[in-house]
Amino acid sequence: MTIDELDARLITLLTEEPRLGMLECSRRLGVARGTAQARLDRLIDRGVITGFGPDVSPAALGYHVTAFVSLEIRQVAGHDPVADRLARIPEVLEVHTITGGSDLLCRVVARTNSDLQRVIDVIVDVQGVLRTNSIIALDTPVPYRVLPLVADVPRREGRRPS
Amino acid sequence: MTIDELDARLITLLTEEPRLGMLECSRRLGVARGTAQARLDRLIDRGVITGFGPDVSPAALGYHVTAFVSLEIRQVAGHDPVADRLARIPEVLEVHTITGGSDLLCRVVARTNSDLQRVIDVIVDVQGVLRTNSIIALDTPVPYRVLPLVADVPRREGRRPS
DNA sequence: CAACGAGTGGACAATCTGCCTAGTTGATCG
DNA sequence: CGATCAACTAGGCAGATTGTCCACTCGTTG
Repeated sequence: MTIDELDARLITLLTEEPRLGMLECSRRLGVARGTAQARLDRLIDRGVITGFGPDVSPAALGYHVTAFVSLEIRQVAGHDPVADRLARIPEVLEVHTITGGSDLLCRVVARTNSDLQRVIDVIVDVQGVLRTNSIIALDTPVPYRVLPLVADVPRREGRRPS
Repeated sequence: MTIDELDARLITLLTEEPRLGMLECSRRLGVARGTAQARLDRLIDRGVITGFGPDVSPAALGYHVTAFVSLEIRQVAGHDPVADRLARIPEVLEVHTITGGSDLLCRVVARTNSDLQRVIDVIVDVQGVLRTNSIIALDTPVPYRVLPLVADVPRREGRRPS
């Protein structure tokens, strides 16, 4: 699906000032309240907006180290039990199955470098994990963001809604 | 800094039902409105909660392909101009500087595999980029999440606030 | 003991929400 | 061409929520 320019502006607005009510949104967008309302509802039930979770900073909680750990695992048919076990480790924030030499890529956080060692040990202990390879993220010059993409879609689509 | 169990419950609650008002939150948490209010404010200005952005799904916008691209770059002293240029590419969602054989790791999205080729071409064109290596994320058994971490902190800290 | 931070419970006006109605407008289609 | 339909505007209304006060209670600490 695609979004039009008004949708993009709405998403941008809500990203920048998330606690705004719909009335204020409609005022800023220069449309009627019902319209803003309807647009937001549409974005939500089309799955473009999946939630409004509070964004929590692991660093602020003391988890200052971020690493990407790639795993080689013992291959099994069907649904992957390794991912399930990884999901039980709080420090594992994200798991992807990937192409290339490894099978899984995890984003993990830890309090310190030596705490990272502990977390990796926990991962290695997971049944089915054969080998791991860790890469530490030293800095994050571009933190996760989607806004440029959102702003780009209406342009690319020639501002036809649908 | 650390958070106590009430903070964790508040974050969990807001993650699960993000559009709740503070009054409803306080009811569900079993505390006075002012308390819930104060806790949230505190979490925000201590930087634990960085925002309430609407979570946008790139897939729902037609970007069905996610890849991790690692870059080798021409090293320059001081502030990195490559990252700045990468930040101008909408499909680049995230950039980290990393340890190991490569210098930067980017998360990128594209509409299709051949669109990914286009995006990679754009990245290779960036001044200072010497080589790239792409890994496609086939599936994401554990999507990004922080809740387990949040729930873990008060346990680990022995529920002392601060 | 006094001071202090954190929580409770309640009150107030101002505002916003959910819901509804009625009237435009622009595009599509028989 | 005229009918229909979806999307938008503009407004009204009751009920809920917000921001901001206040007075009071605890538990901790110097």
